[in-house]
Amino acid sequence: MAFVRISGLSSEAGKNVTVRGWVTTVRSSGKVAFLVLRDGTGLLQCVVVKTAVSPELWERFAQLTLETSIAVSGEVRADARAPGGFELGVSDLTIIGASPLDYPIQPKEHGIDFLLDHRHLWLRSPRQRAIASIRNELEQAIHDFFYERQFLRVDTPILTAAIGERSGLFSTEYFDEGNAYLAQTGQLYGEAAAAAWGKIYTFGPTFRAEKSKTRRHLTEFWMIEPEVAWNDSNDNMVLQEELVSYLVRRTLSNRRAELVELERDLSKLESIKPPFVRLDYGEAIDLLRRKGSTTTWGEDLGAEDESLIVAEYDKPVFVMNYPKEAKAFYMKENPADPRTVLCDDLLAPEGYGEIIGGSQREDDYEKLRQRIVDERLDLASYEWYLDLRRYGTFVHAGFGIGLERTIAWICGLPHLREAIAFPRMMHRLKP
RNA sequence: UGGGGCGUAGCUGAGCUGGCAAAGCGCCGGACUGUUAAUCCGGAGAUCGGUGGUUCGACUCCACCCGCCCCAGCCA
Repeated sequence: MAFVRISGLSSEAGKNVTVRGWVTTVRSSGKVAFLVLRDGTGLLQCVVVKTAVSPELWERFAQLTLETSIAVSGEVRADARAPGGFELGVSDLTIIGASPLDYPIQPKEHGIDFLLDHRHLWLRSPRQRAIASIRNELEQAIHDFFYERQFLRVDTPILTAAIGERSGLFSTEYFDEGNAYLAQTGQLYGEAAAAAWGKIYTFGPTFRAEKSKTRRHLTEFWMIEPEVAWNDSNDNMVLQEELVSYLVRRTLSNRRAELVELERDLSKLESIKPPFVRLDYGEAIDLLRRKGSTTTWGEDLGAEDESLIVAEYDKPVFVMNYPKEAKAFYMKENPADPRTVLCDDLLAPEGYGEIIGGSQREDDYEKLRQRIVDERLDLASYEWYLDLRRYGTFVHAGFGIGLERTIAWICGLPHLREAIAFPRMMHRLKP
């Protein structure tokens, strides 16, 4: 008898098949009993009728515990009473791996600490399956988006010397070379690759040792960083809104069932289409002051400010051209207002905050060198980066999109920790 | 790192001004031939996060410690 995956059962109606999986729930009504089997591709209701099977099989069925792995054989039949419309009439059952009675996760409410301690088992729930499935769809969609536009994917190093962002670094000994640091960004390498190959993107993990304990932060998260030669800041934002719109559209069309499983309000996603709102930093400050914020020109925007801005619109909002002091050294000075740099943050709707940070890069050798000195960074570490301006400098721009933040927004998750299989946070290294 | 909160059965979670530690889920036993987190009846299961203190008496009040959650900053 052929082994079949649950997702493929609809074409097997009327046939005898064997399905392998894990016991998810068991219910008994005396002489008829039900079990729901999970195999990762779907859920299947299996029915055992006492008078139709041997006493041994009935007894074996009665012994089943949650999460026992089994093989069940029987006839597939359409039945409106079964979830999914199909069920299996059990004629045989083999226990593959027993599961003791203390399986910790039950079909009921649990606290978050308990669930995270049992993350390896929590992944078996329908909700986590739905999130993982949407994550997979988004990763594939990102690759497709860039592939169709002839971008080269570049894998940048995870072990680096100290370069990139200013915030907390994870370090480890590296032979005789002193300390190595886990990458916080692949951007600077991406710029080198853009000068070589024109249009590139990175897709990889990044690490921040910030002592952040919020629902918007992980210490290890995945980031996608396109870098495009000859794009200016405006081209950069157009690329961002095209990407984000594509990701939402594709999830809506390919993963609608999973969004429904997560009880996502689909109408909020349907309205995500270009163009997005563009607010100059100065305009954003004016808007905030009208709404009672005390943030003044020159300060970075706080989480509360972002929520105030986003509440005005039903699609993502670009906040552009921040004051130089609030942003990183590599961002290009704004010719129209040298107090500011040519950059943008993309704020997701519904309070999900910044999902993208992007900028046109400083392409003037002297200005870039001076910014490195002003920020008191180690100039020697950046000599190779300055070479990109020394040997044929070029207008270019790029951005970083946080994968988990994007997933959390599209799925409507309250916290980033569910957006990745094994989240790494300040107080969590296991499992 | 700062501010706020929480810690009671395997899980979730009541316990208010100190006086024999609720309940639901899960588990065990029983009933039930179509259940959807089945239902009904019965049962077992708790040194109340830890250490001290106050008190005739502490889950409850106080101090310290440990762990976690939320918010802020930093950022994606």
